[in-house]
Amino acid sequence: MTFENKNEIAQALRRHRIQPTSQRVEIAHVLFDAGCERDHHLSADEVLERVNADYHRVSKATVYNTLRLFEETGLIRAVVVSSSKVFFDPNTDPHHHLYDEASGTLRDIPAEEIDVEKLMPQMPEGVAGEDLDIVVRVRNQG
Amino acid sequence: MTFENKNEIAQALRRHRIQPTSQRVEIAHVLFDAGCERDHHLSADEVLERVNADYHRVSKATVYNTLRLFEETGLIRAVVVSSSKVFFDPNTDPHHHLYDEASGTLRDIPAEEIDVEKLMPQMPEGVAGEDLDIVVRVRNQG
DNA sequence: TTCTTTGCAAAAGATTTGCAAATAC
DNA sequence: GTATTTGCAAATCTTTTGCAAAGAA
Repeated sequence: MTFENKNEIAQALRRHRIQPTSQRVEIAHVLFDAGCERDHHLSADEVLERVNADYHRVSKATVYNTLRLFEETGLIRAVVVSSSKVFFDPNTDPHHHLYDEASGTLRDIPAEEIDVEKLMPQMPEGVAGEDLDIVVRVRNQG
Repeated sequence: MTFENKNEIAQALRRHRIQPTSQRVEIAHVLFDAGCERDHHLSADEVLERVNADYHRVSKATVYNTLRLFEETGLIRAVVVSSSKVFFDPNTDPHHHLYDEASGTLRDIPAEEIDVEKLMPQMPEGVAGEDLDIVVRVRNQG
C-alpha cells in the first residue's frame, strides 16, 4: 500500500474502521511512507523516533497502542524475530521473511519464492498457505 | 540427546565445558528428560516450575542464566515464537519448527521435510543450510 | 584457599493500563 | 454534548545484573 498524501491515509484508515486522528495518520504515514526504502520494517521505537523526528507529535503509549490497533485490524503485520525485537510490516500481501541475526536486519521473501506445498508435505489439517508466515532465521554461527 | 541418569548429564555438561553443579544438572535433567513427551519445548518458566516441582531447588535467576549458558554453549537451542514466548529445545540436530498461534504449541519439522535449496532459490551468500532455522507460524486467522 | 556459582532483590527493557484532560463527530 | 482518543505515569512481564554468601576444585 502506498499513499500520495495524508488524505489517502485517512481514507485507508476509515476503510479499516479506524478513526483517523492526527496521531494515527502520522504513524500510518511513517509506516507506509512510499519515499522510504523498499522492504522497510520498523520497530515500535523506530516508529516513535520517526514520528517525532522534528517535533513531538505522539506519545510512546499511543505509538504502542496504535501499532497494536493497526495489527488487530489487519492494516499491518507484526513479525517477531527475537524476544525483544518485533518488526511491523506495512505489507500484508502474502510473503515471508528472512532474518539475519548478525546484522539484525529483516528482508522480505516474496511468496512465489517459497513453494509451501513442497515445503510442508504434511500440512496441518485445515491450514491454507495464506495462513502461514515463515521466518527463516540465519543463525550467527554454529 | 537422552540420558540414563544424572551422571551422564554431568558428563555431557563437562563435554561442553560447563561445570556440572547440582542446579545445572537438575535443569539439564528437566530439559533432556527422556521419560517426557516427544518434541518437548519448554519455556523458562516451565523449566523453573518443573525443576522446583517437589521442593525448591533452583532460583529463577539461576534458571534464566543457566538456560542462556546452555544456549551459548550449544547444548540447547532457543526458538522465539512471539515477543513474550521463547522455547528451549534440547534437540540441536538440524530441524525446524511449526508454531500454532491458536494453541500456542510448537512442533518439530524434521530437517528432511524441508528442502532448503528449493525453498530458497537465492540463498544469501555464504549461508549454509545448517545455519538456517525456519519457523513456520500458523496464524490465528486473516 | 581461590575461583566459580547461586540467590536475592533491584534494575532494565518492552509493552500495557488507569484515568483525567483533550479531541472528534 | 457524548463518545473516543491521548498522554502521562505507574504497573506489568520477562529477563538481566550487582553483590554478598555458598559451593566447587
